[in-house]
Amino acid sequence: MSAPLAAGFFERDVVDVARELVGATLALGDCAGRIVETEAYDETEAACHAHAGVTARTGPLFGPARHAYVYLSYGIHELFNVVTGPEGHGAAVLIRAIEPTEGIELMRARRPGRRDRELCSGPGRLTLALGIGLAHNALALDGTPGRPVLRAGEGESPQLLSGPRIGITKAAELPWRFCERDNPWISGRPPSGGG
DNA sequence: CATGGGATTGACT
DNA sequence: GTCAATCCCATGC
Repeated sequence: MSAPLAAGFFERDVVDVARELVGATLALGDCAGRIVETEAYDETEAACHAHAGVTARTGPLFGPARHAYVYLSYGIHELFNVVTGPEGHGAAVLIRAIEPTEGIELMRARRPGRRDRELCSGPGRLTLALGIGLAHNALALDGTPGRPVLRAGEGESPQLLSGPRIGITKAAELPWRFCERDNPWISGRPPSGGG
């Protein structure tokens, strides 16, 4: 098992981090998966929560890189992000889909009645499958047991597709969604643009 | 202080 | 395809 991705990996431009996180591993406890879809959010564009400045909700976005930002979407779904860039700059990568690699039986138990493809193909789905929740918000993702952790992928870098982010109305023109090409575990339809 | 809108999902027509 | 669930917070009066 490789070491957790270093804090320095995340202390860079959020778009670069989002692109390079495809193919990495996200794990919590006995469950893990290969990241196959991400999106970048930055305070300089209106779709990012950090665009409106520091609030009680968005505080973690402006904190240290490699910390978690977990928030409640539509009052129901808990969405998991990793904070990027220098402290004081609000930016994060949203993890939108993973391909289950470990603990799939526990994932099935957590999401009864779902097909395997529906376990982790969506930002609100993968948090349920892995057991990520608001309790993990603002925590450092440094490998501490009981917290989510990100590890480098193995082998060659995956081929990427990029396109507009999903489910937003502002700054919808930015091609900041990244998916692994030909991977069936992504959410929704694959984007049409190259990496 | 009242209102409206989400970085979504799943059930239903 | 359509739509409700449910809550934080930004916006406007």
